[in-house]
Amino acid sequence: MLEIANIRNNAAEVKQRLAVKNFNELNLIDEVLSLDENRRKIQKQLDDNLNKQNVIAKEIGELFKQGKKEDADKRKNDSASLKEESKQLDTELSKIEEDIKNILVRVPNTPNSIVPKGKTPEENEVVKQWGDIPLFHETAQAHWDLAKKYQLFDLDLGVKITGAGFPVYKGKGAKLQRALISFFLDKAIEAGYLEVIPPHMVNEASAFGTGQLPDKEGQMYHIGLDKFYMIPTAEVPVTNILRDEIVDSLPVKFAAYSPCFRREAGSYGKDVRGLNRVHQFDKVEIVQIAHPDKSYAVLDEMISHVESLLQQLELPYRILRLCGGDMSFSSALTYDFEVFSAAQKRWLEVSSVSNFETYQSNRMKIRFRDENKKTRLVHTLNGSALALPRIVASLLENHQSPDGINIPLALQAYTGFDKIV
RNA sequence: GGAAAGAUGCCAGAGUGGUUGAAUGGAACAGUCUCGAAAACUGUCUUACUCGCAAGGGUAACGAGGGUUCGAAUCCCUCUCUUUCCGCCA
Repeated sequence: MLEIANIRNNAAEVKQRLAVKNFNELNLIDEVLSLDENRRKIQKQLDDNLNKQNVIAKEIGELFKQGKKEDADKRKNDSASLKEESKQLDTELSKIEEDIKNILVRVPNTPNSIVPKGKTPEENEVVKQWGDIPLFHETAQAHWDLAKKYQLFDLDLGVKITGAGFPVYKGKGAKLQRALISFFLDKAIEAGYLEVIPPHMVNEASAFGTGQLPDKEGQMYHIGLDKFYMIPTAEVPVTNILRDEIVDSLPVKFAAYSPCFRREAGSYGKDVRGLNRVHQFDKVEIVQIAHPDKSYAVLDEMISHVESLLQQLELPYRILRLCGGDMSFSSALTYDFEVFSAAQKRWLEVSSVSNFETYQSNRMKIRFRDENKKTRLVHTLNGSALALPRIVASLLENHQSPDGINIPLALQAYTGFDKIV
C-alpha cells in the first residue's frame, strides 16, 4: 500500500498519478488525509494521558516505599478518570487506524511518470521488437496438434485426474519442461541470483504481503482447513522471505522455480486453448530487493536478463510498456514480454517484469538503513524468467518443420536431444 | 491423530507485580593496541508512532487479543504458532 507520509506530502501528485491508472475514487485520498490528521490528534491526546498515568503510578510506588499509605490511596483516585478517558481514546484510535488501513488497501500503487495513459491492452506501448516473425504456410500446426502428434502432453488426461487446465506432460514433453526449468535457473544463477525453493503454499500474511489479499483471493486456490493458499507465483513466498526484516545489503537477488496455481475464473475461448492458459504451470521467477535510488536500473537489468533468455531460445518477442489500465494493482511500472506464436499467429505473454517501489515493502515492512542509519522501505521487483507453458507453445510452433521440432542450440545440453520427431 | 513443553532484543538466555526497554554471554559496528590481523580493553548497538526548526521530549511493543491492578514481561482468560515424544508416513 501507499505510504501515508507520501500521500501527506504529495497529495496532488498522488492523485494525478492514480488517475493514469483510471482509479476514480480520488476522494479516498482526501478522506485518508483527514483521517490521518485526526489520528495524530488523538494519538497525542492519548500519549499525554498515558504519560500522566505513568507519573501517578510512579508516585504511588514511591509513597508505598515511604510507608505513606493514605497518601497513596488518595492518588489512586486521580488515576481513575484518566484511565477511563484513555480507554475511550484508545478505542477511537484503533477504529481510525483500521479505517485508514481499509482505505489504503483499496488504493492501487501510483504508476511511474512514463506509464502511458490508457484503458485496454491495445493502448500498451510497444517499446521493442526482436527477431523475425516466421511466415509459415497453411500446414503450420498449432502446439496442441503438435503435442498430439509427438505425444508431448495430454490435456484430456489431466481432466480425468484433476480437471481442465492441468496438463500431463509426457516423454520428451516432460523432459522439455525439466530442461527449460534447469536452463532458466542456471542462467539466473549466472546472473547472480540466489536459487531458492520456496513453499508452494503460503499463509494469509504472506498472501497479504505481496498484495494477493484481500482483493484477489478468487485467483488463488485456497486450502480452507489449514488457511493456506496455493501460490499463484513464486513471487509470493520468495518476497516474503524478507518480510519484517531490515536488510543489511542491497540488492538481494532471488531466483526460484515453482509450480504456479491459478484459478483463472472467467477465462474462455481461444485464450485457454492448449497451453495458452492453464491452472497449473511451471515458472522460474526472479525477485530483487533494491535500494530506492537504484530500482529502475535494476528493472532494466531484469529486462535484459529476460531478453537474453528469449534470444537464446530463438523466439521472436516484443516488449510492452503497460498502460495505466492494464497494469496490476500494486505495480508502479510493468513491462510485458510477448512471444510470437507462429501457428496461432498471435503474441503470447510469457513474462511480466515490474517495479513495485515501496508498495509491497510497505505491507511487508522490508526496510534497509540509509546513510543516516534511518530505516527506509526498500523497493521490490520481480519478473518471470520465464513462465513455461507459452514458451513451450511458441517453441513448438515456431521451431516446427516437416520432419520434427528443432530444439534451440542453447537448450540442447539440457534436453539431451536436438529434435523432437 | 494422542501427550507434554514452550513463545523475551540480531542470536543464546535471565527475569513471577513497582526507575526492566529489559541482566548476562555471543555476534555486529567504532576506537585503542598492531606493519597488518588475532587476542585484550573501551564504547555503540530494538523498532514503531508522535511533538519539536533542532537539541531533545512523550507513548507503545517481551507470540496475538482481552482482563485484574494506581502500576504487568511478570497474575487470569481466549487464540495462534513452535518444539519434543508416541502413532502414521514420502
